[in-house]
Amino acid sequence: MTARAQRRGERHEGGGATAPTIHDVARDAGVSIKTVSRVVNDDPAVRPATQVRVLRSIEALGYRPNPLARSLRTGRDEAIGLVVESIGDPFFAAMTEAVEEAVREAGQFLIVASAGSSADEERAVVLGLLRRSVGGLVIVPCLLDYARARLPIGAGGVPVVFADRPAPGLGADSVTVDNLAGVRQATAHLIANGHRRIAFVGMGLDRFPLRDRVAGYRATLGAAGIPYDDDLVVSHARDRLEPSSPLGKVLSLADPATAVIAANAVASIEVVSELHRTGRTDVAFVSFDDFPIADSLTPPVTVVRQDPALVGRTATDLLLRRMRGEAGRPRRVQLPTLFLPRGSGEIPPPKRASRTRTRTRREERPR
Amino acid sequence: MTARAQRRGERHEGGGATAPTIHDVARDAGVSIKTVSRVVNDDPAVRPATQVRVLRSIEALGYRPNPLARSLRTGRDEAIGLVVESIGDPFFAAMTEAVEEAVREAGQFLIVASAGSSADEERAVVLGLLRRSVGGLVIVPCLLDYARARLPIGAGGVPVVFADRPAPGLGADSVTVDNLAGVRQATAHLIANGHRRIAFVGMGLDRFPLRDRVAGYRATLGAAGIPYDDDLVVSHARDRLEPSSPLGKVLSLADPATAVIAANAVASIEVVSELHRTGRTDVAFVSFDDFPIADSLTPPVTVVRQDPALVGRTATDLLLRRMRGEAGRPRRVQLPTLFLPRGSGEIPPPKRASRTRTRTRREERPR
DNA sequence: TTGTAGGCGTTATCAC
DNA sequence: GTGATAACGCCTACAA
Repeated sequence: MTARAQRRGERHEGGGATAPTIHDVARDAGVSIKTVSRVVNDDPAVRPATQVRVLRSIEALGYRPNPLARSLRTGRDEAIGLVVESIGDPFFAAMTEAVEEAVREAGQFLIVASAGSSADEERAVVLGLLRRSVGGLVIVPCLLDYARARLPIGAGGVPVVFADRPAPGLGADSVTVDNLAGVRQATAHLIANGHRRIAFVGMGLDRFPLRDRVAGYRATLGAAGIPYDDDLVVSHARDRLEPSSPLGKVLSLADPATAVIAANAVASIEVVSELHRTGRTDVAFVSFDDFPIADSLTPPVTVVRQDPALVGRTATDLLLRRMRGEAGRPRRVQLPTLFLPRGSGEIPPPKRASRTRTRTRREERPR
Repeated sequence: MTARAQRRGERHEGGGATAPTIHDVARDAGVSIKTVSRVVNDDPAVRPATQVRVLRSIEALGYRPNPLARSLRTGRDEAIGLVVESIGDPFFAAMTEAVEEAVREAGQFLIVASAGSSADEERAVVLGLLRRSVGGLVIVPCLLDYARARLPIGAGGVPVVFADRPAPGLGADSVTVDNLAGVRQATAHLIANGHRRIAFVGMGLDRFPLRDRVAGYRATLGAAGIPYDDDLVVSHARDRLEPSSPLGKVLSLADPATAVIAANAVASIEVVSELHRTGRTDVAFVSFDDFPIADSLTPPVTVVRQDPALVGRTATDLLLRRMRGEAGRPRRVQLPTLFLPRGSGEIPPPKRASRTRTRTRREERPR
């Protein structure tokens, strides 16, 4: 005690390397540390005159409560954790930015962590964040099955909001995009333009949210009486070095695709590159998710636009409310998508292919 | 004490909601907490047999040291702070991802904060990070003048590495791209292709790192004996709603630009959009920084490619080394750029314009 | 309304 | 080698 008091005493006009503590303020204001604590935490049980005096000392000394010490004591930190698959992905980058902004506006800090490449790693990342006593979590579920992970999150634990993808089974809020409606619109649009052989390309089609998009695509085909063909749904390999292009395959089938839907922006870039490289301007194309120059390509790319920033903002707002103690049943927010026909999605199918579809397939298919 | 001991005691086979502490391990192993602490921190002054016993208890109880308590005590946290202008920008997104990966590999956490929109905000953000006892900082300097900010960072304070832009005057490491060499190559390339009226467009050209790029552009022109024309250097407005396009201006001067250099990827998107919209295929174009479909445009866009991931990775590695106590003078790492001629930069100038340049400008310039 | 004592989980300082 | 004990800065009882 004396040692600390001395050290503090030296600091009063020195280099100021040491940050002032609650004790310094207490001494300066002539009150106990508890009173300072009360003022800092807006406890009404403090006389206005005392409050003013303390506030003045706080101002004079430039005191800021130590968030670490506070967290250690309370078990809650003024920090929010974000678990995301990859910050480099344009969608997640925009989302992350929105989350960061919302968090900063709330006077808190954002701790970002990538989910890693396995469910175990993802679990470890979440636990690490929890270990840091984050007050809340925004999670883009990746590989981990949260319903079975038995993490102290959600109801009864640290508030959590799932973003971009739901976490089935766990009673927590989620904010997603209406993938079904979006992809339905894209698919129906192509069908309305005469296409019946519509390919669907993407990476990780077996996982959220792409899984939903495939499902919506399939359902829409079914509703239009078009048979679902597994050959038309192709998944990109992780590495782009793969010599045989998935898109090339669907375009060279005996009964080839006349239109393509890309599952997300990354897939769209691939599709655009490939169509450009092979000089195919006769293939209709719709991208799920907008991307920077989509509007300036030839033809301009028809897209289903999502709003990643809105996903991030909405999720964070929801989380902050839960962190403030708002009760109520878990909410599932679904944000709308925006369909933007710009040209590439309005390319009609070649006459022959579309008319003789069924027979062609039967006759020409070699194996 | 008794209360806690009791609580701990109940936990041994219960729900496990409370994380085990160093006391639990000590009791389980039959040693003092200090010994546990020694084992955890690899202190050699502990008998192998004891160490094994403690490690076994740690394993059995699933003990993990509390980073908050540790930070409170040591004043250093196993977290690294990143201050960046905007995570949404593709360059920074890629950089952030690399930083996050490097930090995670080192077993630490990344705390991300945007610099905000003023020098004061930026200062507050850095202070906030410092307040959290981050062990090190990667900073993309934005508005704040770090040399005069008198922050306890760099020599004698928390290790810091500046990324993408230097912080002049402050003796800290920095990792940047060789902007001068990159832009020199771009400019010289256009000159070699016969251009003498080369525009330079971007946003925030008065600040790093774009400032360097303008300077390099200017120097290269000078070295080739081409006069610098202020009218050819145009800055985008913050909002894209501005009716009069900066690019349109330079292309409609009495002595118009025949080539354009975009200062970064964001500016490139604008340029590509505008050239596409106005149907100008006769303007040579080089982009500083590559972007996703640059290769698939008509013509493919010639670029000076930077490696944002390498910037982030290098900066973080440097920082981690400093955090481990590596001494030595501040290092200024300059990463090379890669020039990729793809087509748009090889468009020759219109015959007339390039030949009659000097006279034309003198005669026709109305004001 | 205010102050005192004690603990959050860890590391540092000494003794033994 | 090992262990009691005092910090780190804050907050929560419980008194006064």
